Amino acid sequence: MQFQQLRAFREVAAELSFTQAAKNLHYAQSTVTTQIKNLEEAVGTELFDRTRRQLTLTEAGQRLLPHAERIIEMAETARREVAETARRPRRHRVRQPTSLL
Amino acid sequence: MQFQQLRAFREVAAELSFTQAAKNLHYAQSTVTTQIKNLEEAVGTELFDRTRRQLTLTEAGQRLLPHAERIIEMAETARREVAETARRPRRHRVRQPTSLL
DNA sequence: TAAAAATACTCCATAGGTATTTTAT
DNA sequence: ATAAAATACCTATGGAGTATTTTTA
Repeated sequence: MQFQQLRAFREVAAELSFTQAAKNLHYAQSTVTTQIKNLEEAVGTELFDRTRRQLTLTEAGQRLLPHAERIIEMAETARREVAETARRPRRHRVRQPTSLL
Repeated sequence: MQFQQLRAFREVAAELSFTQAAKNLHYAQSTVTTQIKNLEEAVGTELFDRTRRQLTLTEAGQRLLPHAERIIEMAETARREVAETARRPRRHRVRQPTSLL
């Protein structure tokens, strides 16, 4: 399971289209197909029902979606917070001299 | 940012040792070094202070740690839940015939 | 027949390994 | 001197692309 796969999954779930999701994410269509296939292998089950005219989420896919969204959000939050720390001016940590006695 | 990097980070933070973390995760030591380096590049700042005798977390590292732990947990939860769905016996969805009129 | 998804294949980036060097105490 | 981390280098996997085929309505 990878972040990129979850982002692809979220986009396909939102668009209900591999082709449109690929466009939105600036990927080739076949790349998104593969990303979803790999994610499905990682979680051990199919996430989309491709047998009907309109692509739909399977029950597993419906379960995964909110998790995927939260995970992606958390990763973004984490990166933002850490990056913020990096930008903050360093408080110089004054090294205390070890005892001279 | 990748799940594997976060898992490596969590382990190094717990052990305060690249070597021991590598052993626990069944990676080579140099692999963990690289994983952390790549993660540091992804978040834009150093996560460990390597200049002292004892490895320590930087402020950024301290901030990242709880996020990393939550993200890893959420990913595990998501996978478990989805896998559970897969195991559950299928309710056959009876296709309603489209109107004949 | 037309649109979308899957597949076949190619290429390249990079993750992970081994072996070695550097660093810090 | 020694333990740990960094580095150099190599290999193989797999991620992303293009082009094509298959599928479904």
